[in-house]
Amino acid sequence: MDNKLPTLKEIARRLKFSVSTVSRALHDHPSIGLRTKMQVQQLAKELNYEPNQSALFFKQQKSHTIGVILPNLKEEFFSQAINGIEDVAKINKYSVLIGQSHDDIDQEKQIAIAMKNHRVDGLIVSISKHTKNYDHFTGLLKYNIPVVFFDRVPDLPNVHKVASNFNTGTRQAIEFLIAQGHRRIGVINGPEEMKSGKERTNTYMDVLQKKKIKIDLSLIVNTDLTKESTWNAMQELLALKRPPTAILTVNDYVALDAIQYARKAKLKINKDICFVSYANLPITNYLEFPPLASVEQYPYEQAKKATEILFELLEKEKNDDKKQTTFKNILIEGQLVIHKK
Amino acid sequence: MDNKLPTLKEIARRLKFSVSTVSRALHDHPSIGLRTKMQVQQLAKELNYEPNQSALFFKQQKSHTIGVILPNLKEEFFSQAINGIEDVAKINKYSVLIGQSHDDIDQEKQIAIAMKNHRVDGLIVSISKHTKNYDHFTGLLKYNIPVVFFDRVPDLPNVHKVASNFNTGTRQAIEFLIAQGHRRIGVINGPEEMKSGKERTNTYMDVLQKKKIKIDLSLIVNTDLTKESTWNAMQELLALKRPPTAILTVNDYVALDAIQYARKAKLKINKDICFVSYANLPITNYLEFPPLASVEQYPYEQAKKATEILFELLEKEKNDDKKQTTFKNILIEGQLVIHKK
DNA sequence: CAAATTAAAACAATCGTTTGCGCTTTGCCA
DNA sequence: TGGCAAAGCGCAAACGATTGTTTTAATTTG
Repeated sequence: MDNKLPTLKEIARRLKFSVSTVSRALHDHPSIGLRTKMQVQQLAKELNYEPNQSALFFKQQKSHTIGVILPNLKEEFFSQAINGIEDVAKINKYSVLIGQSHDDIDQEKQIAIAMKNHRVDGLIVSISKHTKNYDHFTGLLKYNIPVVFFDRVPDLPNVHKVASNFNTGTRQAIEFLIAQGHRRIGVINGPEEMKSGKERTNTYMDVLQKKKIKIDLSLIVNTDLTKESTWNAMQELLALKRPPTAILTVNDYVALDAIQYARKAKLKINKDICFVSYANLPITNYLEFPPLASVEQYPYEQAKKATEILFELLEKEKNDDKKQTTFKNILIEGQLVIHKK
Repeated sequence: MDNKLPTLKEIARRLKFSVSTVSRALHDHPSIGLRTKMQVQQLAKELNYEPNQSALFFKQQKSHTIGVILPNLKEEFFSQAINGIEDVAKINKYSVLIGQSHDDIDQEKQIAIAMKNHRVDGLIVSISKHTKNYDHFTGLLKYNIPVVFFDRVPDLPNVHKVASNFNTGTRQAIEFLIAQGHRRIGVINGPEEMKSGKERTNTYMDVLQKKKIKIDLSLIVNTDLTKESTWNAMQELLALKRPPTAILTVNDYVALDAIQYARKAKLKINKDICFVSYANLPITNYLEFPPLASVEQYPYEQAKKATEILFELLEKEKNDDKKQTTFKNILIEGQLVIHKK
C-alpha cells in the first residue's frame, strides 16, 4: 500500500546498474552509453521518478526557498508585494516561505530565527513599525543568508533596500493641495521610528517654505497607525484654533479612519476638509468619500525589484565568495494619482 | 571570512569526541557521562550550534513544512485565513509555503507539483473558482501528502474539507430581507462550477417557498466574480419588468461592484435597493453605503480548523500506516451580521 | 583475582544524490 | 602481439544528523 517513492537506488537495483551510472544517465552524462541511458530513462519515466528535493537541498546546501517577513498580509499593499516576490521566485524555480510579524518585534525575531533554521537561501523583509534594532537581520549575514529590505527599510547604510521615494510623491501631493488653494495642511505621520515620517515632514516643510507659506508645527502629528490613535490625531488637529483644510496621511488605512472621524464630526469631505494619502488602495474606488489623491507606491514593483536583487546576490555568492560589499539602495518613485470622482 | 556553520562534526573534532557522542550529549542521552555532556553543551552554545534542518528534513523524510494553495491573498478572506494557518503551524513548529493560483487552473497544477517536489508534509488548499478536476490534488495522496481543503472545496466525498455552512447564513439572510418587507429578491451567484452557488439557490428557493413567495428564476444570475460580469448581472436584473428590491450577492467584493453599479443607475442604496452578502469584510465599515448585512464566514476559524485536521492526519500517519479512511467534512456555521449604520 | 556487570564512548549504517577517481573492457595502431 | 587510449561503468566519499550495535574501560561481585 505504502507507495514508496522511487529512488536512484531502486532504478539501479532493477537494472543492475550502479547508482552513479543511473544518476549520470539521467543527467545525460557523456560517459554513459546510449543503450544504458535509454534503459535508465525509460524505467525512470515508468516509475515516475522524481529526484528527492530534500536530498538535493541537503547536498547542495541550498534550500531553493526564500523567506519573506512582513508585517501582515491583510494590507493590500503587502499582498500585492507578495505577488511581485512570488513571480520572481517562480522564474527562478524557488519557493516562498512566509511569516507575518504582525508588527510585533518579538514575533519578527522568532520568524527570523525560524527562517534561518529552515536554511532559506535568502530573505525579503519589510520591518515591523516599531523595529529599531536590526541585529536579528544583520546577524543572518554571518550565515550567508542575504537580506533585502523593501518598503519599510532600516535606516542603515550597509544593507540592501528598496523603498518608495516619498520625496517626489509628497512634493506632488503638497503642491497639488496648495494649487487647490489650501494653506493650512495637516500631516498625520506614523510612529516616530518610521523613517518615512521624517522624510515626509522635511519635504512638507521644504515645499511650504518655497511657496512662502508659514509653517505651523502643531499641524504635524504622529500616530501608531491604529484607528484609535488616528482619531486622537484628528481630534487634536480639528481642535486647533485654525484647523487644517487638508490633511496628508501616512497611508490609506489611516486616511480611512481619519475620514471616518471627520464625517462623524459633521465635516464635509472634499469640501470642509480634504485628504491626500499614500498607497492608492483599490478599495478607495468604492468609497463615497475617498481621499482626493493618493501617492501610488507600486508595491508589486518594489517587491519584485527587491527579489531580483536578492537573486542577483545569490548568483554572485555562487560565483565568487569575495563578496564586494556594494549595498543596493533603490528608490522607486512614488507618483501622485488624483482620484476622479 | 566565510563563516561556516558549526556542525556536530566540528564540535566532535574540537573536543576529540565522536559525532554520535556529541549528538547524544546534546539530546541528553543517558549513556553519556556528565562531564562530556557539559563540555559538549557548552561548546555548542559558544559556537552557536543549530542542527542543520535540511539534513534533518532529509533524514526524517519530513520537511516540517506545510504548503498552502489558495486563489489569492489580496482578498481579505484569504489573508485572514493565512493567519489561522500560520498560528497552528507555529504551534507545531512548522513553516508555511505559499502559492497563489490566481484562479488559474494551470498555475494551480504547477504549484501543486512544486509543493510535491518540495516534499511538503501536507497541503491546505482552497481551489480556484474554475477547478473541476482534482487529480493534481488527489494524486498527492500517493505520495503520502495529505490534503485538506477549506472554503472552496471540491464536491468529492473522499477528501478532507472544511467549509462554511452557507445554508444557515443564507436562510438567515433571506428571512432577514423578507422581514424587512422585500418580496423580489435577486441573487448574484459566482460561476456555475462553484458548489456554493447551488446551495445558495436551493436555500433561497426553499425559504421563499416556505414563506409562500413566488419564485422567479430570472432573479438568479451567475457571474465569474469580475466587476464587468457583476455589472452585466446588475444590468440584467435591473432591466427586469419587476426588478428586485434586494439582492443577495456571492461575496462582499461582488456586492461592492453591484452597489457601485446601482449608484451609477441613480438608485438609492438601502432604500430603492438593498444588498446582503457574504464575508463581512472589515472594509465595509468605511463605506457610506455598505451592504445591509453580511454572512460572516469566519475565515480564520475555517483555516485554523483545516490546519488542525492536517496535523491530526500527520500525527496519525506517523503512528499507524494503515490509515483508516474516514474523511473529515466539517461545516462552520455562517452567521448573519447586520451592519449598523 | 578472575569473571561478570555496567557505564561511557566509538563504530557504522542510513537517508538520496552527486561527482572525482579508478577499474575493466574494448578496439586501434604500430 | 604488445601497448595504449578511450569508452563505459562501478566504487566510494560527501553533505549532517540519528540510532542500533559494538567496543573499550572501569567497576563490582563471587
